[in-house]
Formats: sequence, C-alpha cells, structure tokens
Amino acid sequence: MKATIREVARSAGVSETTVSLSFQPNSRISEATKKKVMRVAGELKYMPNQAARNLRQGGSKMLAILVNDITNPFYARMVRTVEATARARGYNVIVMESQWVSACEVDAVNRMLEARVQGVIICQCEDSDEGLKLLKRYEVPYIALDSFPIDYDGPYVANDMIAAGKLAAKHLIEVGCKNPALVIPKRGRRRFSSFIRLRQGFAAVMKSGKIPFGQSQIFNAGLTIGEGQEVFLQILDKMPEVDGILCGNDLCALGVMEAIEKYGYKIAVIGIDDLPVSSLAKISLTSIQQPCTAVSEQATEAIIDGIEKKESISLQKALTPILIKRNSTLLTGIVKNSMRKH
Amino acid sequence: MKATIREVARSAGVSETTVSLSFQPNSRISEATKKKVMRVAGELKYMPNQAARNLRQGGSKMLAILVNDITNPFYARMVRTVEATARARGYNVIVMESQWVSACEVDAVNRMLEARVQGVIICQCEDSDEGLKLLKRYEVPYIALDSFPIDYDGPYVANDMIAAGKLAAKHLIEVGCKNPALVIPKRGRRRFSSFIRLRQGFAAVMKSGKIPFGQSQIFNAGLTIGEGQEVFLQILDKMPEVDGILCGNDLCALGVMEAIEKYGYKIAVIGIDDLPVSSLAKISLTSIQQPCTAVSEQATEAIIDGIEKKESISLQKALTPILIKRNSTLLTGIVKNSMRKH
DNA sequence: TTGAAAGCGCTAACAC
DNA sequence: GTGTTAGCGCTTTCAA
Repeated sequence: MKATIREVARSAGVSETTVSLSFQPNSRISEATKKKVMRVAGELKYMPNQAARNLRQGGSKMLAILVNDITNPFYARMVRTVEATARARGYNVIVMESQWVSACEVDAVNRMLEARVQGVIICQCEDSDEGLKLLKRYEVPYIALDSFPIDYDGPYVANDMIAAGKLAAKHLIEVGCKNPALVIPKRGRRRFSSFIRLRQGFAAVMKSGKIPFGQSQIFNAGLTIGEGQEVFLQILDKMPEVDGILCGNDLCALGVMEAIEKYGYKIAVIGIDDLPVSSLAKISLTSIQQPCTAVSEQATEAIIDGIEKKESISLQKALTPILIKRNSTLLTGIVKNSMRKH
Repeated sequence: MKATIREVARSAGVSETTVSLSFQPNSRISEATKKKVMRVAGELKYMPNQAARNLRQGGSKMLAILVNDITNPFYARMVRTVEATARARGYNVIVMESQWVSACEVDAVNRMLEARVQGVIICQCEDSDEGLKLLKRYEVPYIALDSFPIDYDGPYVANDMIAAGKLAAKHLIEVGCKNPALVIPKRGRRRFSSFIRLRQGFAAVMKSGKIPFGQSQIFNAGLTIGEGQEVFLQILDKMPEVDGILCGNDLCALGVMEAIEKYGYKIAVIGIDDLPVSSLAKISLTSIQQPCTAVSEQATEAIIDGIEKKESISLQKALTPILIKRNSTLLTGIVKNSMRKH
C-alpha cells in the first residue's frame, strides 16, 4: 500500500506512463512490458491510487445514494441494486442515511459534495428541500428515487403509487370493506407526494365504488412497527366501524395488525413493500409489491447516462406495482362483522 | 461545483494559502479575511475537493465496512452504527456487500484498496480468506466485526456466542426440552467460528444438564427465512422427537417456525438477533439480543484509534448477549408433548 | 498575518 | 511501443 507509480516505473525500468498504461485495458503497451510491469507492481504491492486518478481525470467515478433508513429492508434492497448497477458501469457508491432528519440530509449532501460524487440518487426525507437546493446549487446531477416532496419537479423513478392506491381500494371493496382508513406518514407540514398519490388512487376507486372516504379517514403514522401500533387506537377512536386499513408500508401494517389483534378486532389490513416476513403464515399480510429492483436500476442507469452524456436528465417514470393477496384481508374480510368486539 | 481554490483566491484578492487556511478551523487567518474569503467562496460555489486534499495529505479519511447482506437488518444496524461513529470522528464510510460470495468479497476489498480506505471493518463471508489476505498484504488496518473464520487470529469485536449458546441451552432445559437441535450455517468446508462457539456453549450446558447432544443434532441452513423453512423437514426426518431448536438467527428461526406450524407441530424455537418483527404477538419469537450497537461502536473506535496512533490493533473482545423469552419457547414448552402429531 | 513554491500520485498530450 | 512534460486542486513548509 506504499509503492507509487514512480517506484514501480523505476524498478521495472520503464516510464511512469508505461506503468499507468499497463493498468488500463487495451492500451498500446506490449504484452511483454505489461507482464513485467505487473510482476514488479505485485512485488512492490503497488495499487493505483483512485484519489490521484480522480484528481487528474476530473471525475470521481463515484455516486451517492441517500436513503432515509438503512435498516428498513425496502431501502436496503434499493441500496443493493443501486450498488450493483453502478458497479457494473464502473462506479462506486457511497451510502448515506438521513434517518428522516432534514439536518442529517443536508450534512450528508455536504459530504457528498466534498467527496465530489458525480451523481446523487436521493430518497428525500421530509418537508425541507435544503438538500436538494444544495445539489442544484452545486450542479450535481441527481435523481429522486421513490420518494420526493409534493412540489418536486425534477427527475425521478418511482413506484406508481396511484396504481398502488387503486389496487388496494379495489381489493378492499372486493372483500366487503365499507369503512376504509388510510395510514400514511406526514413530515413537517406536508406529506410525501408518494403518499398523496397513494391517497388519490385509493380515494378515486373508493368514490367510484360509492364507499365514503374523506379526510377524517386518513391517519398519520410513520413507517415503523412501533408507529403502526400506536396509531390504531386513534383510528378506532375516530372510526369505531373501521373494517379495512391501508398502511404506508408493511412495517407500519405489521404494527397495526399487532394492535388489532391485541384489542381483539378483525380488520382487513394491507401493507406496501411485501417484505419477506409478510409472507409468513403467521403474518400473512396482504401487500403491494413494488418493482423496487427495476426502479433502482433505472434510476441508476439514468443518472450514469446523464453523467456520461453530460446531459441533464429529465426522466420521470413510475413503475406499476402488483397486489399480493393474503389472509390479512382474505380472512378478516369474511369474519369481520361477526367477530367485532363492540 | 466548478470553482477551484485558485479562482477563489484570485477573486478575493488573496493567496491560495489564505483560502485553504480559511477553510480550516482555528488557523492564523484574520476574521476579516476569512469572512471575505467565505463570501467569495459562496458566490463562486466553491467547495474543497476531498480528492485533492486526500492526495496532498496522504490519507483519505475513509473507512470501509464490508457486510454479507445489507438487506439483513442485523447487518444494516451495524452499518448504521459504524457510519455514525465514524462520522463523529471525521471519517466517511463506504459500504460494501459480499452477498456471501467470496469472489464479491475479494472484488470489494480491491475497490477499497483502490479507494485508499484507511481502515476496514469486515464481516467475513465464508471459508475463503482471500479478502483478508489482500488486506494484510496491502497493510490496511482491519478489524473483524461479528463473524470471522475459525482459524482467524486477528483483531475483532464480536458478540459472545458461547454465552449465547449457553443462554439458549439453559432456557430450553428450563422449558422441558429433551431433544434439542441446532441449526447453523456452513460455508464451504468450515463453519463460522461464531457458530462453532454458539455450539460449544450450547453443548456444554446440554451436557451438564445431562441432555444428549451430538453431531447428528446439528443441521445446516443459511440465515434466511427460506432456508429455515427448508431445513425443518430434514430435522424432523433425523430427529422425529425434536422438541427444541436453536437457530443461527431470527430470520432462519422464523422460517423454521413457519414450517413447524405448517406441518402442525409444536416445538420450542429460539432465534438470535431479536429483530423488531420477532416481538410481534403473532410471532413472539424467543431470541437472543446481541449488543450490536456496542460491538459496532467499539470496532469502529478501535480501528480509528489504530489509524490515528499508527499502532496495529490487537483488540479481541466479545460482548455479552441477553435472552428475551417469548411464546415460541414458553407456550410450546408446555404443550409440546400432548400436541405432537406422530 | 500573509504569500511563494513545491509536490502528493496520477494521466494525457505530444514527442520520439 | 515508449518516454517527456505538464498539470489536476490542494496543503504545507518556509520566508516575508
């Protein structure tokens, strides 16, 4: 880890250029020289210094991905896909986490900027757009992945949440739901546009099915098990007749299911994400499977294309999800009235 | 994102040195000059270039963490903690994933080396030690986190798996288990030393409790729900009287529980990790909670200390886990005999 | 308190 | 097919 190109050159009796070129694919160097250089490099434990290379070439070959919560499997899978896609195209990825805190987001963006990442894939956290502003200001290409504020007009690749809302509503109606509730997160003053779209799709289908659905049936909870558990009593308080709940993600849905069970109710629940645990027989949570892999891949490809063609990216794309029907709606739908407690 | 220190210097009518110094804390520059420099820097959208800084200073202020599976919450939490701890000390972290594939591990290590990370926190994947060899060869400080091969003798911070095995065995005996099985992963020819230790602790307590426990009661499955589901029939085949199963992690345990339920058995199950979902009433999986945060913190601090003191690190530390008792052992322990199918 | 100059390790013109 | 030269953007002596 100590040797530089200079020492390798000297030791191999060639110029630095030759060494440099030997490490590049299909360069002009003869096989013999290349072999010799490689041998010496090996002996001297030489390895090209990316920082120097970047400095010289004026590009870091580095992307950043910013997610809200790395421990959430939904984001973790995105990170994995982005990483793999980027690597295939010769880019490294630095992963950052905002933990839903705007200040962390800004901090993360600053570090990306200093690291001279060439592109940013960003799952935006909340109502502050400071992070985005920084990216714009410093003219770093970015693309939103999955979530972004309601007034965002930049490039994105996301899951089609209107479709998701429609799927959920249609299914709830199918299983006989008359009093639906929607549980989605709210940060600061606004909601994510993803969840606004979810609501739009949900409300549209409910309306066409003549099921009343209004503001009073929308509840606020974050995307964790804990927050799901907490919100259920609020729902029950305002909607004692609730018989179907769509949650912002599976984790929240798991929490809601937990509370439903605890208080002895039977209410249809739908989550979003289709986590591995959701398919367990004991859980069997009906969920909306999002095309996360495709979304992440396309976002990554788009940003790299943008970087390499030096074009600004204008992609705005929403991919269609599918509904996975399980017991959390199928069983509860049948028994819910007879089993109700009150 | 375009301006360099030179342009800022020219525009502010000072030297590059002054600009550079203005961006460093408590340097000799006067407040007035600093303010002026900052203003100009802001106007020109100047931001120090880390690559150049690193090149000059000969250190990247970058750490790498390599995990096996980023979508596994166990690793994700470690990543989070490492990242936060490192950042507090002024280091960035690049995250890499081996996906349990030795070739990926080697590839990841190579990229770290090129990125000139100053230290590596590594959760090793399997029986190949190629990755580690590379790290040694290029003299990059490293510390193993949580898992490493059986013959590893380098620095590590890990969970005390002997203690974990003992806790589990003690508890299984408590709930009346007579025919225990152990399900742990095996990669290539060897097992992780973590799981060998788990077995040691488990076997020791079983022995002292006069419960027979030998090779034929140890089964092989990876750390995922799917592999847990698959292994159960093998267990049943070889041990029709099995009444207690300790799994290598919660995900695997969830899979085993799923299969137990599916085939209509009641068998005590213990997992390791205590994932959030494990505490759900519907799951209620008895699990061993590992001090992952502390482990990750200590590993990170140790490696940074090593880097800054230029000392090689010799820390070998195992932190004690605790047992969280839930229904997967408490209920099954009571009813298991009367409910058995065969 | 400030500036001039040297150089970190590498690559890309441009010679030869 | 190979070498010479000139920087990439920054920090750090050293001198003023």
